Amino acid sequence: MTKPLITILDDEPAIRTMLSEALEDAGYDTQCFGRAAEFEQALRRTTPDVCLVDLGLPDRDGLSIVHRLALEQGATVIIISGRAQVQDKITGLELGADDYIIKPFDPAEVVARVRARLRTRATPAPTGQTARFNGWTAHFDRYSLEDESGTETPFSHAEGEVLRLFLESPNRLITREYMQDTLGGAAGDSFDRAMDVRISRLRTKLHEDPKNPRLIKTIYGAGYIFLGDVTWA
Amino acid sequence: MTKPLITILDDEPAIRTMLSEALEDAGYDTQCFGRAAEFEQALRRTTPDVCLVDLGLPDRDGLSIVHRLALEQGATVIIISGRAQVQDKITGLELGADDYIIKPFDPAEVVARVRARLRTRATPAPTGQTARFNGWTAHFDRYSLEDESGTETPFSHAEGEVLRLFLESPNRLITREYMQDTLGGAAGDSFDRAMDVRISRLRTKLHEDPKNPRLIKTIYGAGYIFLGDVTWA
DNA sequence: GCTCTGCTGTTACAATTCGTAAGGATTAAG
DNA sequence: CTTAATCCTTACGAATTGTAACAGCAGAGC
Repeated sequence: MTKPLITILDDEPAIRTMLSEALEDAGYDTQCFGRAAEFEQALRRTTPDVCLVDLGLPDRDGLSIVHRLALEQGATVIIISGRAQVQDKITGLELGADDYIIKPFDPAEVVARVRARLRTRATPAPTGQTARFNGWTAHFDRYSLEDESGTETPFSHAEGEVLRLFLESPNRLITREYMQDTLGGAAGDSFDRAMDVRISRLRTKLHEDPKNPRLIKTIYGAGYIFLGDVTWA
Repeated sequence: MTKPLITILDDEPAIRTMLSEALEDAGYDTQCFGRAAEFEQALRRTTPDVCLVDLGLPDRDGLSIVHRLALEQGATVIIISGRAQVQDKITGLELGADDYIIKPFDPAEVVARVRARLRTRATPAPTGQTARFNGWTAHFDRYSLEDESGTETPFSHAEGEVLRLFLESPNRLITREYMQDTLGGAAGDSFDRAMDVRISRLRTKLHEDPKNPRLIKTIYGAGYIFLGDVTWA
């Protein structure tokens, strides 16, 4: 159980230190950035649990960062801004931000709002044994995959591990590295291929068109994305 | 697909109607209550998607309701309160509330915050990551570009990065330097060419006439401009 | 024990992606 | 018009990924 990671993007050093101190006192790890370029560079490596983003940046429009972060990468974003107009808040929230805090702020309130966001993220414990998605029903208790018409195809344990991983984080990039960490298996050339094969076999059971997969998308050089509307039961 | 249900608990009728009108205009179903007793009665039958709770109730302490709702029933709660002290906000959020809005408020902001809560709830939604522009529709969730006639052409990750950059800032000069910063890749002669190739490939997928590009204009010595009427959905 | 069956990893080869190099086309400057 | 810089496009190759075929392995059943 590692500490949650909170990233801070603000051009004023005083605000950065104030926030990072308050958050670290509350038991979180923090990472600070003063410019958008560095921030985006770091995002390629790790995905923070919550991002605090200031809108008034010198080198880039903050809203485009929010948009990319929130919608493309599925990150949790809290905007911190000096603009207090209602319209500013609304556009920020519509672009995908999860909260909007106005400067000047009390660090304690920021901590409380960060905690509120982390809480909702931790809850979706998909404890169920069946998941419905795009006409399919996966029964993890009996290792079988149910068609729209009701016919069931069994899947193996290894296939189930991958499928579960996808269904627990749909519509989000899952890197190969993450898969290997989670599913065990040493990183290396040979296990990489094993993962490919697992996914290939899963794809055929899901009746995927090899030329145009609809559910399991490959992101060249990165990993996979499972696209679906998943409901656990 | 049913509408999300928002419940409102406030003792002032004027506020109830203001909120419910705004939320219903936004496409949600609403249920209003003036006293905590009725509210808890209703909760036995249905579980609302988001609860708006006023703290200043005549018949019960609002915080105990929030606590029960949020932690025991796992509901999504937004506090609406006249108390603006930071300490009030913090205790409200720590008790399990997902947001805290201060009176007086703008109904539009409440709607935006409700929407933000609905978005993060449950399945991270099949991210309706689409942009429409000049007859085309770009589906960033499934990496495909839809024609006017409805036929879809897939695009790769690298192509998508460039296309997204354009669609986020249409009708504005985008310098090569900015592209390099955002899309990563070392500055230098070789990466310049790589960017050229990316754009070239993107242009062919957009059926651009090489002699007379309509969407992606190149600005000699500076960068590119994407001309289009972009609508994100 | 033996055989059969199905699961799983490995290997080999085909297909895709994407950067690089090279040559031609275009643009700006004088 | 000439020249140099910039850009477009094609072709090629390295890296990455898909999939079929094969082999090892465990468990069921006899």
